[in-house]
Amino acid sequence: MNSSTRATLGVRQAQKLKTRQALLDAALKLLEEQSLSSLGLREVTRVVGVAPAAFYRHFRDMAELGVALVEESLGSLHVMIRAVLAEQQEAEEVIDRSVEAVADHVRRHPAHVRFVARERHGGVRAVREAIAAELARFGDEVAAALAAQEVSRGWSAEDVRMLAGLYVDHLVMTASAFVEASAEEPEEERVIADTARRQLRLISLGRRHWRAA
Amino acid sequence: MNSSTRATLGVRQAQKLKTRQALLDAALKLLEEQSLSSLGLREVTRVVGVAPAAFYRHFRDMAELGVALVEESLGSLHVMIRAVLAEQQEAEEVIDRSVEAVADHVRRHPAHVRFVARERHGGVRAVREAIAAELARFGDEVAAALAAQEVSRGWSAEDVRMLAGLYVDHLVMTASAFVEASAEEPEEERVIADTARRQLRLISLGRRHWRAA
DNA sequence: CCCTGTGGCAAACAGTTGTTTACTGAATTC
DNA sequence: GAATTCAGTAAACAACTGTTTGCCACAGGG
Repeated sequence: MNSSTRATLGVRQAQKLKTRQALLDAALKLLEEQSLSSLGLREVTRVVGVAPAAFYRHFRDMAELGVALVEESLGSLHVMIRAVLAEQQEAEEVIDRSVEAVADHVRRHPAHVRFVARERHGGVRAVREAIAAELARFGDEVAAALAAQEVSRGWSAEDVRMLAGLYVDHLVMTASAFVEASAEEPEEERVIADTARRQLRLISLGRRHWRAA
Repeated sequence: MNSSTRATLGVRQAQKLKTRQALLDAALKLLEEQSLSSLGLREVTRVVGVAPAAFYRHFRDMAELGVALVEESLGSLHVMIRAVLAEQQEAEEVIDRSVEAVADHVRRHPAHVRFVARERHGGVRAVREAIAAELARFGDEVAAALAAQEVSRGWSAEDVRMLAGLYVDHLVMTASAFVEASAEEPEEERVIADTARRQLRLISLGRRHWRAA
């Protein structure tokens, strides 16, 4: 289907990637209503329409598939974060843009967001660690961006990093709040966005007065 | 065994409560290494040393047991929060006391904390909703305490509520960070506490300058 | 063109699962 | 002291699980 992969990889590997992706997609869909540690290998292969044994051609077990899902899920988030961080604007405006970007991201990849929120503290250690490692990388990236701003003049590296952690945690919280409310009335979505904006405004206020009181 | 329950309830009901509690305890222990949606009924009864069918004398299914665990887990937290909120002191000191209280709570009830963190976004709807409802009650309680402080003069009820939400979210985050690190070296525990304190300090800073900029 | 590598298949494996049934024996009630 | 309530039992049920085995069809390199 994907002409670029077909051209560079040959029919053989392209087909393999295709069913691998089908497994990932099926798993992600099934994970909307359960957690990874209860997701069965047969359950996934059945949805894809493939023999159970075929699973082992792609993953050793469900934990390994989970780790692959982490990369897929947080990869797209990575792109979004970079876009927001790149902008250099008024604080008030960057907050609005950030919240809107998160809302948009959740609208576009609800299953990915739900997966990360669910498995971040979930029952599969390898997946938890993969998510933690990726979120730590996000934190470092945000910290670097924050450090480059003039507001951070005089801040220690540790303080910048703790602020970045606060932002990342808040982002995950907001995203998971969006994804758990999206099915219901749009009113709820607005109140979540509004709360998130006010919270970010308060944090940014505390940031500007750090070591000044 | 418990003389007070034995005295008021009779041997019959006391015994029933005892095995019910044994089921809850066994489930909580098993949930340290998996999530609720993968926890089997037989698995729990086997640990307790009771026939599988006996489970139904206490819970309709595992989801119902999960909801019971939510009440048990967040009940103890409730006590802790009240204790912290009751104190009227310097902002700096109340932060230190809060973080220490959270660390202490995690040391005393690690399985409960892990359970709440894990199932807050977990795969069982009824449990998710029970946790959300209980955390919302915490938020209201915190909001009421915040509103009573002089720093909140002039604040709208909505703003107080959003600050309370920020505090509750931060509390859950910190607690789950503690519980996931406690097994390793104590150094890590110290850095988590330190980060949490600085984050709270920044938030409290933003709070004092709210609507003043 | 043949040969090799390999993605996927069908079948069988031993275990495990949730749930129902009829039951027992002891605590409670009258 | 007899009658009743009911927490816990033992056994059986069909359905499902992860994993292994040998096999096939076929793309890709020589």
